[in-house]
Amino acid sequence: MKLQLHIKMNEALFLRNPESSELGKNILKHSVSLIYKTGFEAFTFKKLAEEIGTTEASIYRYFENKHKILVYLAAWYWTWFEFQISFHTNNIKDPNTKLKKVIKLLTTKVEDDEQTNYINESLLHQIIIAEGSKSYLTKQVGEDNKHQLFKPYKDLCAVIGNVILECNPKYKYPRSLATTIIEMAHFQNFFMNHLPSLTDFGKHKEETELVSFLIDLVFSSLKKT
Amino acid sequence: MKLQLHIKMNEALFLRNPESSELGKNILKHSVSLIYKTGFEAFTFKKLAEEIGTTEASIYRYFENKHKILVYLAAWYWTWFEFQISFHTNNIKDPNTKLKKVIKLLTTKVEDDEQTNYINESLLHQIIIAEGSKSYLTKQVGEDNKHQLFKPYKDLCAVIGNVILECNPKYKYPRSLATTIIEMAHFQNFFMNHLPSLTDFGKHKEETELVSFLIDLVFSSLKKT
DNA sequence: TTTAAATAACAGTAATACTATCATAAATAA
DNA sequence: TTATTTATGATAGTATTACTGTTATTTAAA
Repeated sequence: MKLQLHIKMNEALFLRNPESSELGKNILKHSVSLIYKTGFEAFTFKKLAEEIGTTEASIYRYFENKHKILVYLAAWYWTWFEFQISFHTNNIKDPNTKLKKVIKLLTTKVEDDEQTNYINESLLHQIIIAEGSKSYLTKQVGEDNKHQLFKPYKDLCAVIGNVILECNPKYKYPRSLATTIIEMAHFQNFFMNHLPSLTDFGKHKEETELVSFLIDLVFSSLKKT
Repeated sequence: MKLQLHIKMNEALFLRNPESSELGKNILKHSVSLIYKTGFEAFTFKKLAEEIGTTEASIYRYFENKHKILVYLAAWYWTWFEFQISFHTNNIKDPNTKLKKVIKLLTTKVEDDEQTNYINESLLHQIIIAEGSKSYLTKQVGEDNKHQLFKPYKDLCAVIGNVILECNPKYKYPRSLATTIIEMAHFQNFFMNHLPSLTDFGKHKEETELVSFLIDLVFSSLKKT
């Protein structure tokens, strides 16, 4: 018997809670593998239905459209990731060490939680790198934001921002630095793999170098008085 | 008689050169205003054709699909922006001052070049902020990159990277820092306007604060030996 | 002035993004 | 247990998107 931690999702994300049924869980599971495989643009409810062995109409009972699935997955991921942080930094007192750990967690390949649930965190991590920003770079961002759909991302930003303030209470831009860390962990990773000349760690594709870059960037700013 | 500077675009971006005809120029002009108005997702060739007063088929003779238009506009913008840098930093010898100028240019609202040409740089700047990363966050990024479609962005990154190296020849991550500056200038701006709690300059929406954040971030890293 | 090229006008197809209806199966409540 | 609600499957259908193709007409070049 394994401990299952359950993430309670914002109800505005779905029409019917996908966690409440087998079909719903299949929608999540196969959304992850299908978006991973085809990319978000080519991902359709038709293809998803075929993968699952159900119909488009059935999927529409769970999610309004594919954009909502992406926002759902992003929200799930950030909630899960915030837990990862609290888990892995649990015993760490020194905020500097804690912040370094956060950077490493953001940068390192995620290992799948061994079928703990229907979401493959490792694939989802890759999806968030390549598609995550599309969840808010839309015309509906204001509307979606009103419904609190980005709360998990904001909460994470606040958590990291607080660690930053612990490192240097006088630092003036904790939230912007937090989002910079998050976004750059992902963008630099994407660039490293697809547009390497935009980075300084192209050839070897070593994540450790990306970690070094981010740590240097962040702690230079924080060391100043 | 005004001096028109002409940007020679990569031929892989289009089927027929849009700069070679009135219709082509109209496609560019109205693409900018329509993407600005509706967002890239809702932007279609049908709507574009209606705006221009032409047919879908005619537009397809210029561009393969709407993604290519976005990549075209992004390429145009970065080429134009690189020129802006060389223009505005022309007499500046001190690399630190130069880098600050670059940050300000990236962050400040662009003023339209007074009908110098068919592209409204001010609107395009807003488009690049909200849609720019969608030009490469796709499954075709490798293919597009092979055709050099992202060369203007890479060139800009190299230019800024060189200024960074002038500031501190020992700095190890000039390109990654350059892309960080570029992307964060845009993302923080987007957050400021749409998801303000992700930043530290929400309420007043002052670009000057964003500039301060970026300058602090960058020069902290570069001051170290 | 002829001829070539570009565009408009129109038709048509396949895929996408949905909505609606009805039958049936499964879960739940009486 | 049966009645009833609820979820799903099966199927159909619509509007829009993303294209391709054909022909006539206009415009520009030789």
